[in-house]
Parts: sequence; C-alpha cells; structure tokens
Amino acid sequence: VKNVLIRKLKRFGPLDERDEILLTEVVSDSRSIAAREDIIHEGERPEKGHLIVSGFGCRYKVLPNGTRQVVGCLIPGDFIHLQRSLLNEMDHSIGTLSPCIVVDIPRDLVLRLHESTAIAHAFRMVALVDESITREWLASMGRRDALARLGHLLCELFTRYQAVDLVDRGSFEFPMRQTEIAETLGLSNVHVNRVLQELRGLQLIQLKLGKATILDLAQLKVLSGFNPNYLHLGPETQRWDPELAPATRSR
Amino acid sequence: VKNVLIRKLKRFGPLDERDEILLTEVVSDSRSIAAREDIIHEGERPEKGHLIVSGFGCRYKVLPNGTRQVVGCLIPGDFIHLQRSLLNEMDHSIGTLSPCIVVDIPRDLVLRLHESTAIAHAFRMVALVDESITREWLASMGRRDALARLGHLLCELFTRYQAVDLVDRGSFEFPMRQTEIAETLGLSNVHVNRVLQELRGLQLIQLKLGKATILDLAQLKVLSGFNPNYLHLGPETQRWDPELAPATRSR
DNA sequence: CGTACTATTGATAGATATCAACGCTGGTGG
DNA sequence: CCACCAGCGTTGATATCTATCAATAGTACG
Repeated sequence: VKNVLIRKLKRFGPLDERDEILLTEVVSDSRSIAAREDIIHEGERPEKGHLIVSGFGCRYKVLPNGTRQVVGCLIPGDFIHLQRSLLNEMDHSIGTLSPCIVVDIPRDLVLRLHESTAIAHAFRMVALVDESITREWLASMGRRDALARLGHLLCELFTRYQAVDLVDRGSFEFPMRQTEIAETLGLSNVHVNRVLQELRGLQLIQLKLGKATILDLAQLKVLSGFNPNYLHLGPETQRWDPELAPATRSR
Repeated sequence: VKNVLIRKLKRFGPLDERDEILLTEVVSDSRSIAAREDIIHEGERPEKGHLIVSGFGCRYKVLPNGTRQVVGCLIPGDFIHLQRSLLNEMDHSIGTLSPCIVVDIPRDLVLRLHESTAIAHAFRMVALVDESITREWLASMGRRDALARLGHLLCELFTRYQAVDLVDRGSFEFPMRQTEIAETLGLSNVHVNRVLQELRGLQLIQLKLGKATILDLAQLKVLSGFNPNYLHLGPETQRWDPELAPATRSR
C-alpha cells in the first residue's frame, strides 16, 4: 500500500522507484499528536519540515485584537514549510483539530528529497497550490456570503480529500467544531450554526461524528461557485459520481 | 544607482558582484504598460517571469458571481510567478493600476538566476513573504472591521514601499480608486468612501493625486493592529520617524 | 447523575450593502 | 474659450446580513 504522500506527489508527475523508496523512508518515523494541540507556534524558528500523515490540522493566526483566524486546512499528504528554508520565524501557528500522525523531516532529509528532480518539482507544485488555495480563500472571504463560503470550503475539502483518495462514499474527515468553522470563514459561531442548518435543510450535506458527507456535490458547487481549477489537480479529478452518495434522508 | 530589485533582494542576504551584474541584466530590457491593463490573464500558461520595475499592479480574481477580488498588490521590485515553474495555468490575473514598467524574464534567464545560491535563496524568501502577505490579508478579511482593514492595508503598503526605499516624506504611490480599494478589502465602494473619510478626519492619512500620505503611522498601526512581522523584513525596518511627516493640516 | 462542552434558539444591535441622486473634475469638441 | 460629457467621489435613505447576548437543549464522560 502506497502512502498518502506518494499518492499525492504522483499527481504532479511520475516518480521512479528511487523516489518512492525515499518517500517511504520519510514516512517511516512518525509520531502522534492529540487533537487541538500545536505542532508549531508562531514566533518559533522551525528546525524541521513536517508532513501530515493522518488527521486534520490547520494553520491559524491570532490577531492583536485577540480573535483567531484559521488560514489553512491541513489534510493527509500536506506539508508544513518544507520550502521555508528552515530559516525564518513562523508568522502563524499550526495546530491539530483531530488526533494526527505527523512526520518530522530533519533538515538533511529535506535536502536529500530536493535532490530528486521529480520530487523537487512536485514540492514546488505543492507550494504553489498552497498559495493558490490561500488566494481562493481570500476571494471567498471578500466576495462570497456565508452560505457560499461554507459550501465552498466543503467542496474544496471534498476535492482535496478525493485527490488523496480519502473520500468514502461522499464522506471525509471533518472534525471542526462550529466555532472553528467560524474562525475559518470569518463568521460568528452562531451564524455558522444557522448556515449549517440551511445547508442540511437543502439536503446538500450532513455532518456527524467528525465526518462530513456531501449529499449533492453538483448543487453545492453551483451554490458556492466552486471551480476546482485553483487546486491544480488536472482534469482527471472530479470523477466522483453523485449517484454513489448515500440516499438523502429526511433529517 | 542600484535598481529596486537589488535593493530588495539584499534584504535577504548579501549579493556578490556577479549577482548584481546578473540582476542588472535582468532589468535592462523593460517595457511600459498603461494603467489598468492586464499583464497576464487567468487561464494563460505563463511563458516568462515578470518583474515590476515601477508602477503599481495587482493580482485579482473574478468570481463566478461576477464580482472581482484583488488578492495582492504589486509594487516595484515584486516578482510575478518566478517560482511558478512556468508550467501551470494561471488561476488568477495580474493587471496594472498605474502605468508600469515591467521586465519580462525569459525562461533561460530565470534558470541562470536560480544558479546563484544567494539569488535563489532570496527568490525563495520573496515567495514565502508573498504567501505570508496573502495569509495576513485573509486574517484581515476575516477578523478586522472595515476601518482596521483599510488602515492595515495602508500600513502594509507604507512598510513595503519603505523596504524598497520608495517612501518620500510619508508618501508613496497609491493609484487605487475607491472601487478598487473596495475590491481589495471585500467592501462596497460606498463604504470605502466613508471609512476613508473617517481616516482622513482622524488626521491619519491623506490621499491625493495617486499618492497616499501617512500622517500618523503610530496611531494607524494601533488602530489597525498592524504588526510587520509577517513581512519578514527584519528588525532594521520601521525606522521611519513620524516626526518627519508633513504637518497635519485641517482638511 | 452531575459536569462541561458544544449546538441550538430567539431577540436585538450593528455593520455594511444597495439604491439613487448629486457634485466635481478633467477632457473634448464646437 | 466655453459647454458638454464621462468617470469618479460623495451623500442620504433604506435594506440585509451578520454579530452579539442570553438562554436552553444536547451530549459525552467520569
């Protein structure tokens, strides 16, 4: 069974056997972190790269006014500041939202990984996609209302999970509490609650036990104006068939 | 006279003579672009890198709902997708807001630049800072009100212009129209107008003839919760003395 | 069976958008 | 040289959306 990492990087080009061995080595030494703990804190000077093997994490900032803003979601296969040259101070923190398995990648291994042209290229692509996602979130914040914002987030996560083959019959891990969703979307927790209900009422989604289920992706996309181009996954994604979703049931 | 580019990259480490020669070569062949034209349009596959030598540009997205969101400002010394491997489709557009002088950097020159360790490093840093700025904007959108958002943008631009030595007695180029500011901050043009008046009334800023003047940076920072750490400019910036600002005058 | 979160609800307040004029200014053609 | 035009800025009135506040209801867990 290939690990998420290999699965993910393969999207950006073929990897030879040597690459795969190297990537397997990366994942060999992992550690567990409980839910809602920090992996790195703002102000730290990161010594190593990190990789999320399983679980759900986020990047976040705490503003001078004391509020918190989540600026990115981390799902299995996502890197944390591999590119970051391991040089500068973190300007944001990274924490877990569910129990995570994380790999620490020591500096020299990072360098060895970069020696493979294919891997280095894939890394660069990954970094570009991260950037691109942040820009899309920015657009979402600025120009989508609460309903579309929430729908858009769910479409994105669905698509990203799908890209690492972690969607099971329309469902994927989604451990965020409503307050955390609010901190992600720039809303209040109360409003998130209401918008969530609306989406449920429309039979578009279902949240339960730390998992989200998309009941009608096509409609959710329309409602939120979701266009996956910014994820740069190539045309071969989006092959999920809405018919395979669990039958909608009256709440 | 050293060009903006050299000035900017030097922040991230020393450059030797060879580097400077190379960077001078980059800037040797530039072209002018009128205000409010596109440099690259979404969907294009960029062939070259670009560098803004003078003028003011922006990255922007047009959402499915027809609205526009500016997701980044480009000032002299800023790169456009140098890292982008010149491979993938643009997921956003880039346009000018004032007349600009732009350098096109052909693929082979990009590669040559990357051969210098110092330059390659500086490029990586620049990319990280870009990312970081986008994240800060996201936090701003999510958790700052209109007044703070506007103030924060002005603080940031002031600081970035200062970093390339393009602030003159508290003033810097700022050609945005109110509608464009609105598209940047996720507000309506009408509201931007009112907030702008408030900031003027507080004697904090002054906009005139495509230039912005910060009358009281210290207060503007407090009001907007501005902390320049995310710009990664190092401690030696922020040495502008508020006392040097033009005397406040009644409207 | 309490305890402590988290989700939900209702009522109200506040911020920002929208709509519709109106004013200014700089450019253009007669 | 002046009248007109177009684009941007400004204003006021009103509509919406979203936040805030304060309870209440669920739920997991010891």
